[in-house]
Amino acid sequence: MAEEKLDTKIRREQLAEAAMSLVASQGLRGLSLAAVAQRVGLVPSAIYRHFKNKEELLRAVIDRVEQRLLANVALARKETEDPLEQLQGILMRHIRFIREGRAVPRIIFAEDAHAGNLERRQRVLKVVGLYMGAVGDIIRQAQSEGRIRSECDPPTLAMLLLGIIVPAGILWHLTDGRFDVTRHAQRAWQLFLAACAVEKPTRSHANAHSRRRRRKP
Amino acid sequence: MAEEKLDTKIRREQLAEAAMSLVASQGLRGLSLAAVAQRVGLVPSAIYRHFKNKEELLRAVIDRVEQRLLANVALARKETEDPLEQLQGILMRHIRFIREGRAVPRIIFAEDAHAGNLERRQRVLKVVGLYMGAVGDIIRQAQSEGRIRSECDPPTLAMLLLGIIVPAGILWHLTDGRFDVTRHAQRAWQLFLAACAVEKPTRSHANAHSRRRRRKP
DNA sequence: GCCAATTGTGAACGTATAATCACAATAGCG
DNA sequence: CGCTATTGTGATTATACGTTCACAATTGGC
Repeated sequence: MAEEKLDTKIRREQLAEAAMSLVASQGLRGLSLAAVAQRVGLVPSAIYRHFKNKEELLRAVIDRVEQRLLANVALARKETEDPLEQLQGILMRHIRFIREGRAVPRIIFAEDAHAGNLERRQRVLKVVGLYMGAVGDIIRQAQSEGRIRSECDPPTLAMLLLGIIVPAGILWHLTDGRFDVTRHAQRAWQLFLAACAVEKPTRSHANAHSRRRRRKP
Repeated sequence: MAEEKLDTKIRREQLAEAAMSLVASQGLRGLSLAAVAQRVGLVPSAIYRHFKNKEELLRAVIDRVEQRLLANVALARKETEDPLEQLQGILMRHIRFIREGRAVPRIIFAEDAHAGNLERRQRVLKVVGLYMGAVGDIIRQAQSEGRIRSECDPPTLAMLLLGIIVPAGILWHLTDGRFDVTRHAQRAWQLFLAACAVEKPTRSHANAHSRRRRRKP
């Protein structure tokens, strides 16, 4: 019963995946059903066998982005117990998404994602809220462990982390992948640490390279 | 001779201004000539008396954004000689743009600004480069004055500053202006200072309120 | 005040795209 | 195998948009 419409679901996922990929490369507004259909080797009208209309397809895309974002957080949390390393993991995973052209932020955090449709905007807002909330939780945990200065506002810090990702993705796209997002993320991460992390080991030099995998209380 | 086509230029500016405003609210892809024409009380086809086609209108919009961004920097530089205050001025001016719905970043730094047209993307890249370069210059100056730690990479810092602005603008739009961009910018600015500024006056509390207008060597 | 250039208008065209529908192919099931 | 429901197709419609064009209104200089 859970599998009886397996083919349908596979098609739905194929279409949603294709749509997400196209949105990632051309923006929400640039998405055409014809392009989506072509991606999976179908004719445009066939999409209506799996989605009521374009709006429902977009909803599926946003759902997909949501689960990918939250999976991102979950994975990073599983990888290490150090909240700072978790944050870094989230950052670097995002950067990898960008490099692979599957830039999630391009969908959710793109400016044009929201113009127009109100319901969609609220949906996007909810996803962003969930994500930022999850990041905020890690930050709070880091504060309780004395790793992040307690005066720092978690939501602000979460947005600052996002602020490393979003412009980097934009520049990456602008330069057709020539902008080195990885290097930027590493440098920005050092600045992020300098902004909020407790303890300053060297002070004069911020060569915190390979300080990973050291903490396990 | 310079004024003989004044009316034309006025119309051109009206149209470009209207287009910029519409792009700011609906994204580059969402811009329709009909909407632009309506804004200035014209009929769509009238636009072609002032612009060769839509692409040229978009170019005018980007030009406008460029001059606004650089004017932003120039004003901030004129206001004070303290490079840190200049950076803060740039940040806050951007935030004001966002609050006023004339969000420049929404145009230049929006993800969808570039999909498709190659020439436009290069143009946008150039504008971004100019802007970031100008910010980078200020940062370098701050470093030479010993206000910003010399190990900090100026371009990275410039992008971090941008990273305060862009996500804030996105959230502002997502929440229909309910997200308090000003408060966020102030908090994020404190974090920015913590990340790169030399000297830590209070350390425990970052209440750097109203520390403006004090330096004049 | 008249003429010519400029600017504005409405109709029209081509194209892209979302959506519908009747019909064909296919798959699952007895 | 044969039936039925599901899935895919091609034609079609409606709409929005960029663009062009012939013509009208307006404006500026003589």
